[in-house]
Amino acid sequence: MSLRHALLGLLAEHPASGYDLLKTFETSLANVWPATQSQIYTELSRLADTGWISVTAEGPRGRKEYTLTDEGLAELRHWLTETKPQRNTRSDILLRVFFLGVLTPDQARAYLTGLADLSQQGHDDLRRLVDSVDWGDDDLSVHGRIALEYGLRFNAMRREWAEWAATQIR
Amino acid sequence: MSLRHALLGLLAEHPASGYDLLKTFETSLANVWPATQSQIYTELSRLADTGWISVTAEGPRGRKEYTLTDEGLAELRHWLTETKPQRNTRSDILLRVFFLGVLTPDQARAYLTGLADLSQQGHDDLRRLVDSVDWGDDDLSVHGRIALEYGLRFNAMRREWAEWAATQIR
DNA sequence: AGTCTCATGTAATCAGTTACATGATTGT
DNA sequence: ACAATCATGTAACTGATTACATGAGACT
Repeated sequence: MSLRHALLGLLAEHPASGYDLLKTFETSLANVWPATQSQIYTELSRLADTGWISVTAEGPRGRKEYTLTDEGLAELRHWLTETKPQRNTRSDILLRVFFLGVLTPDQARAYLTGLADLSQQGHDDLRRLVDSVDWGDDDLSVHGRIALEYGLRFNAMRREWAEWAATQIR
Repeated sequence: MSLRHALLGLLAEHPASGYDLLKTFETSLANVWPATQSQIYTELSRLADTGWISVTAEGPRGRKEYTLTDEGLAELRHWLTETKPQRNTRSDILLRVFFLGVLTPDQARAYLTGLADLSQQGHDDLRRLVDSVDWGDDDLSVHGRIALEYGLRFNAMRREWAEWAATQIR
């Protein structure tokens, strides 16, 4: 369960409320680990029960500000250094490729060129994002930039692959 | 829910039992859409209830052979052509990158070079697989080969990215 | 006064994993 | 006889999505 650790990671930067964290998930983490509002609030309650975070301030409208505890930071470091990243990479994009044989060659090629377009669009979107952000040399900037670079390379790779794949359909 | 369609797709090739399909998931689909035994059996029952597949033979040891129905094939084609592949790409590998700031630079670099190694290994494994399989020009071969090529390119991309990223940690 | 954003929580449902449970057939 | 493989099913649990429900404070 990585959501737990994503929350710890964000709280390692600075204390935040569930609402703040929700916004972060909607923007910077959306492409890497999407999470819903209900999921975030329930997980925060559980993390507080475990003692990895604690409520350190209460604001207007019932706002609760959570802060990472020492145990929470230790757990975050443990996750980063001691546990293997081994997530199953389910890809429904790739799954479909296996079954293109039930379509006509034209339809199959259309699927692949559609993927190429999608990848190009993804690449363009990220490029715009890279250019619009003012990159400093703080932790968040450095690591955010690294993750974005991954996205750029990934989309470029996938576009080229999809174009090649379209030529393979007889 | 893509498991449903993965099963339809496999049954589009030829009729098969739950056990047969399980083996296919363990081998060729493992990297794209892993599924457990219990999941496959329960989903097959549901698909039969819906009428997208039907039991067309019974063998020893209670073996049931399922065949794709016309409605099932129509549904598979509909899924392939009319629905957007839009799966959330959760990546705990990338998620960790965001939080490398809580580690020492040495630890952070170790994580990234570890990823590079992992990718190299993945690439090698796939290369061996490509070389060991006797590729024909049937549908399954063509599309399986296309999916494998994706894996090769993906791992190569990720290795290069991880090596570059390690140089970015100050 | 009315609308938007901030802010939290819970219930129902779905997809996926782990574990349990059982038994027939084949090969040595 | 015994072990390996074939073969199916169900129960409990976890993680994620969708929907429901409520209300305070800010802005116009």
